[in-house]
Amino acid sequence: MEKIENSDFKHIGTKLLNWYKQNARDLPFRQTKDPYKIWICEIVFQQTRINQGLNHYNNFIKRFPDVKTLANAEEDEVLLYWKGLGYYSRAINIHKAAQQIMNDYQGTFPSDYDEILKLKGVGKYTAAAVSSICFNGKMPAVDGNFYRVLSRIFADDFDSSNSRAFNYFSELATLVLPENVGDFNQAMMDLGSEICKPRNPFCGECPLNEDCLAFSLNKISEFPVKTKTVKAEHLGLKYYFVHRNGQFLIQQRKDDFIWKKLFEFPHEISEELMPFIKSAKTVNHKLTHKNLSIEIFNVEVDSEIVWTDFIAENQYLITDFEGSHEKSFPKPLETYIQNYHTAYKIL
DNA sequence: AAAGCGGGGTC
DNA sequence: GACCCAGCTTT
Repeated sequence: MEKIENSDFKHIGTKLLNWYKQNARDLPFRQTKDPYKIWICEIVFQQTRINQGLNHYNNFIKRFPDVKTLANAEEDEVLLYWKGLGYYSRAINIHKAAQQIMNDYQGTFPSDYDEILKLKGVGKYTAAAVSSICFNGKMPAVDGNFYRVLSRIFADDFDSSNSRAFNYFSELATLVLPENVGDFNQAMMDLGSEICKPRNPFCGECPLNEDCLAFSLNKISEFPVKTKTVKAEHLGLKYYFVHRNGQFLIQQRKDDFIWKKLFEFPHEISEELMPFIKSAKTVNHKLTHKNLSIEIFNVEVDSEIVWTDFIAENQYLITDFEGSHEKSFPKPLETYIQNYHTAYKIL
């Protein structure tokens, strides 16, 4: 950073704020400073594009409009509203944090950055975002947009996959930070989303193009630098769709590994059930870090005694497709077995 | 410091 | 197929 030591870059922040006044996206959480709603939206949209999470956010706020409602809800229902969104620790943590606010802060959302940071599932980015947007806090909310925009403006090749990148770009952000940090943080998100996109950015329309070193060097595509990438490994899973008379068996996942605490079919069956396997189908499903191939067996139990014995020996939930809609299944099951009748067609 | 965790859009 | 997204927690 020595090349920029004695320079003043505050005009960049001012320009960005002026652009934001005219070009801010019209989003449901832009019309409030309720820290609860801002907090929820920050969690929902972690690693998630606006269009992808908008319905989840709206449904979540409608069902859980305030901290108390969320804190008093059952965890299963919170997960039900989170299903399909991914990163399910967020739902579990958001629920615990609501109870933290009830117990430790008498139900009043903490206003201080350091206090907000103590909430489950809240890291430095989210604490900065909530405190700046709702309470005039002064911390930059450094996210992927900050990495990209700042690395381009300063043609800075600091590795954004380095674990020190957050601190590094936080310092870089302070060089351009205006007085209104809350609007600045949101402006950076909008600029990063609408103009300074990862690929093929609209530099001609960018309010900062005169200040952007990478643009003037015609090296936009070289920033940000990121050296480490995640490689997906293959994993095979087996599920048994065990059913009789319109009912089938499910169980809840653990809170380790993928799909934390969501519901699913049994992974295994007893020897007695093997003869009732009528068919099987393999479904491929890609996660960021895993390539799953899921083998789903159709187990149509024609014997009342075998059905009863199997249930007695295991801790499965008996449900039907109507009831299954009240459970948070991982997406593959909902995608490929949406109701009892299509299940027969597929399997 | 590095690994693990989802689902979907974009090119 | 590779990359990226309003990141955080665990190891």
